[in-house]
Amino acid sequence: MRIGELSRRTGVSVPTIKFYVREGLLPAGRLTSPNQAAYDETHVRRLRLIRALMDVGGLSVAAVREVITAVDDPERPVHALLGEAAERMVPRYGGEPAEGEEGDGEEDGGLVEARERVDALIREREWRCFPGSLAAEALAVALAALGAVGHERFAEVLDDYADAAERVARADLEYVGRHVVREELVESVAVGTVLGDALFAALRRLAQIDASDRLFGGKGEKGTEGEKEKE
Amino acid sequence: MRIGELSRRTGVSVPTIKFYVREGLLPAGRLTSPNQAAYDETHVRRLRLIRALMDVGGLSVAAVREVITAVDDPERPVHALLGEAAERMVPRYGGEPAEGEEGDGEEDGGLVEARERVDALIREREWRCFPGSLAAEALAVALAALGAVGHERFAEVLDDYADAAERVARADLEYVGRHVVREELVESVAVGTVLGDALFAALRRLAQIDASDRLFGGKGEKGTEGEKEKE
DNA sequence: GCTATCTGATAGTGCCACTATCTATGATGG
DNA sequence: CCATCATAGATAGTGGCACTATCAGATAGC
Repeated sequence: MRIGELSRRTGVSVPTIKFYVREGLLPAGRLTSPNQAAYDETHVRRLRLIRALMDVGGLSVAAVREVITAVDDPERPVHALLGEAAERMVPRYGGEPAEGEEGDGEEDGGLVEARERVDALIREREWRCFPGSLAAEALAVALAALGAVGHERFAEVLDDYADAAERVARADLEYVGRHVVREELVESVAVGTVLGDALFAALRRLAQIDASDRLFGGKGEKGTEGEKEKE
Repeated sequence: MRIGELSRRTGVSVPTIKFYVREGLLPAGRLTSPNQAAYDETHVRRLRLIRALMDVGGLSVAAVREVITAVDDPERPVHALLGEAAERMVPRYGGEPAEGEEGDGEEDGGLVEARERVDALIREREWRCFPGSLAAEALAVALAALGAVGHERFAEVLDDYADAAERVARADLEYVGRHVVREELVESVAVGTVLGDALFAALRRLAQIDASDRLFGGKGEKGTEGEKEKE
C-alpha cells in the first residue's frame, strides 16, 4: 500500500507519518521507485502502537523512540529487556523534577528520607530490583512530594498500594505467559506497562468515586448526581 | 514575607511565582504599599501543591487551575470534587485522544465495544458511578487502544486490575478518614488522586521488574531459581 | 542618599508536535 | 501521449505551552 492508504487506515495524516519516519519512530517504506514507497501491515501496526503510546500513555516522541528502539533490538536478552522496558517508560514524572536544586540547606523536600523508605520497602518485600532504579526514584519523588504538601502520613497506606501493585504485576505476567509469543514479548511489556498505567488510573478513579460516594455522598440515590460531563 | 523569600523557600523563581499569580493558580500577596506585597504560609503551601501536581502528577497549568478552583470552593461536596479532580488529570495530551475521528466506517478503534465492556464491569461490581463519566470513557479508550495494537485479550485481566483498584481506593478513603480534617478533605482527595497515580505507577513498575525477573531472568545472578507462580 | 528589592506590565524564548509548501518525479487513465 | 493526481524528500513555519527577560517606577532599609 502507499502512504495515502496507510494514512487512511490509521487516521494519521500523511505529513505526520513522514514526520514519524524522520523521527525514527516508523521505518521508511520500501522504495519501488525514486518517489514511490510501499508500506505494509507492520507499518499499520507500528503506527497504532505509536499513537497508543502517545495518546493514551502520554509519552513524548522521544520516549516512544526509546521504547521502540528496545522493541526492535533483537539482541537483548529477554529479561534485561523486560527490566529495561519497564524502566524506560516512566512517563513524564520520571525525569528530574528539580525538586531540591535550591540546596539552601533549608529543604531537600524530604527526598533522602523518602529514598530510605523506598529501600526499606524493597527490602521487606524482597523485590528484586536495583534500589537506585528510575522506578524506585520516581517512587521516592512521589513520596517526598506527598510529604512536602503535608501528607507524609500517606506513607502509611504504602503497603496497601504495594499489595495492589503486586497483584497487578502478577496479572500482567500471567497474561504475558498465556498469550504472548516470544517475539512479541518486549512489545507486550511496553504496551502493557504504558497502557496498563492508564487503564489502572481510570479504574482507580471509578473505584474512588464509588467509595467516596458510599462514604460521603450517597444521599440515597445511586450515581454522582449532577456530574456535568464537561464544563 | 516578601516574594524573594517565598521564592527561596519553595525553589520557584520570582518570575514564575508572578506567572502563577497571573494564571490564577496562586492568590496575590497582600499589598502593604503600592509596590510591596506580603506572602504567608498559605502561599508556601499552595506553591508546593502546584509544583507537586505539575512535576509529579504531570498536570498542565490549566488542569492545576481547575483542581485548585475546586479545592478553594468550600461548597464543593467531596464526591463532586472526585468527579472533577479525578477526571481532569489525564496528563498533558490527555483530553480527547481523538481516537475515532477517521470514522471511515472501516474502524472505530473498538471504542463502542470497549464502552460496553466498561459498562458491564461497572454493573457487575455495582460501582456507583455515572457510566458516561470521563473516567469510564478513559477506561474505554485505554481498552480500545489495547485492542487496536493487538492486545484485545488483555481485557481478561481486567478483573484483577479492578480488584487492585478497589483495594487502592479503599486504602485512600481509609487514610482520608483517619487523618484528614474536614477543611482539608478536598485538597487531600486532589493530592491523593494525582500523586497516588504516580505512586502506584512507580510501585507497579518495581513489582513488574521483580515479577519478570522471577519468571524470565535470574540467569545465575542474584536469586537464580524461577519460582513461577502458576501455569 | 544609595542600593537592593519590589510590583505590574509587556514582550520574548525555547521546546515540542506537528503542518505547510515546494520541487521533482512517477503513477494512472482516457 | 498527455493531463491529472499521488508521492518522496526537503525546508520552513505554526501554535501551544511554560516559563523568562526586561523595564519603569516605587519602596525598604541602612
